[in-house]
Amino acid sequence: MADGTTRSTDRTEEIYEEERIARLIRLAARSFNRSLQMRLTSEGVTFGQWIFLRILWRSDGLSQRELSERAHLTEPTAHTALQRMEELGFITRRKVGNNKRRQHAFLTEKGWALRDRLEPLAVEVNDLALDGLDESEETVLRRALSVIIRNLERDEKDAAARGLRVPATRSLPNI
Amino acid sequence: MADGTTRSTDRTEEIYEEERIARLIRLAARSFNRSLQMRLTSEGVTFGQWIFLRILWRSDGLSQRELSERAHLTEPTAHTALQRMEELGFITRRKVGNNKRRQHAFLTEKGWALRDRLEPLAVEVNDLALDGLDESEETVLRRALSVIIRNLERDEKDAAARGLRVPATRSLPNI
DNA sequence: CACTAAAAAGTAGATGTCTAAGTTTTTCGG
DNA sequence: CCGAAAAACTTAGACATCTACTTTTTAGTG
Repeated sequence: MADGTTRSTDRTEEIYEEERIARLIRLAARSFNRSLQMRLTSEGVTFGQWIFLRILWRSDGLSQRELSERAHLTEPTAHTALQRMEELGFITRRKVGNNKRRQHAFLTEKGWALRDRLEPLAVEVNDLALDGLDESEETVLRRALSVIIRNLERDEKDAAARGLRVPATRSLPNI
Repeated sequence: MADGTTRSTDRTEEIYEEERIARLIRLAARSFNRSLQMRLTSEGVTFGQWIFLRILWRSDGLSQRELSERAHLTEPTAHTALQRMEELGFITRRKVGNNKRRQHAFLTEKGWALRDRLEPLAVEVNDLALDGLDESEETVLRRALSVIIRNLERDEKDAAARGLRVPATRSLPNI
């Protein structure tokens, strides 16, 4: 690097300071996912299945569309995930009343039973994560995250109005 | 739901309180990614490419292994990403000195030039996100996130010692 | 009451990530 | 200094997600 093509990295360092919150949030999300996934896997449940189970434990019998919206996933993704969950015996899918379009998902006994085993895992991960933070810090953290989410969701909406769109996003890198 | 199979959701509500921080962090990470991705896409760069560019702007000439470690991605992922970046003319890859194993990545003029266009986008997203938070809240947020990351990384290490492993994790759901 | 538009589900194909296995080069103990 | 182990990269294959499109059903309106 001591040749003619040397570049200053000073400015980049500054930018890194600016970008630090986004990076910390991504790392924290990644850690949460990894710690929870380890535990879910040992119970034979994938992270995606956990997402839908969690919604169904609150609101059994939702339609596929409602489930995909609440999970922030697309309908094809929900479709294949729920299909798999039916194969595994966690749910049954059926149409309700005389509406022949909507496909509703209902927890089976097996699906309900998972709740007692899985929810403590999520509680455990949260408790672990928050160890060393006092109540006031936790309160600020919650508020700050809510503000950030609100700000950025407005940004996405504004950008959409200007014609910008979020790309395929296949998957979120583990950053 | 007014039949014999009615289930109480009271307990689930409690658990949701417990789980709230993880959920907020995932949503915040998702929003950050989406807002940045929108902007990167309009400049013809993917999120994955941004990750590697950001590292290279700091430390040009790293090996593929070093890059994959810093990006928290596997070597095959780094391999294909860097291959594509070479095709696009952002970098060149070559071996250095008399080590015939390591493949190093070097930014081209084009790769360096992207910095001026892309870094302001990240700064913009961060400023937008933090709008409405004062300095003390930002400080607490940083500290809290660092504590959470440290706690959970220790958890993962401890769990590994007990034989638990993080599963394939193909991709992080947009939760 | 028929016809079009909207809603919901499903299918097909692309992509980025991962694990597992293979190849080449380097390191190092006997 | 030779052969096994480790290091670094590469290839192959699996999978969850996405977009775009198709199909079926419902709703709305002249």
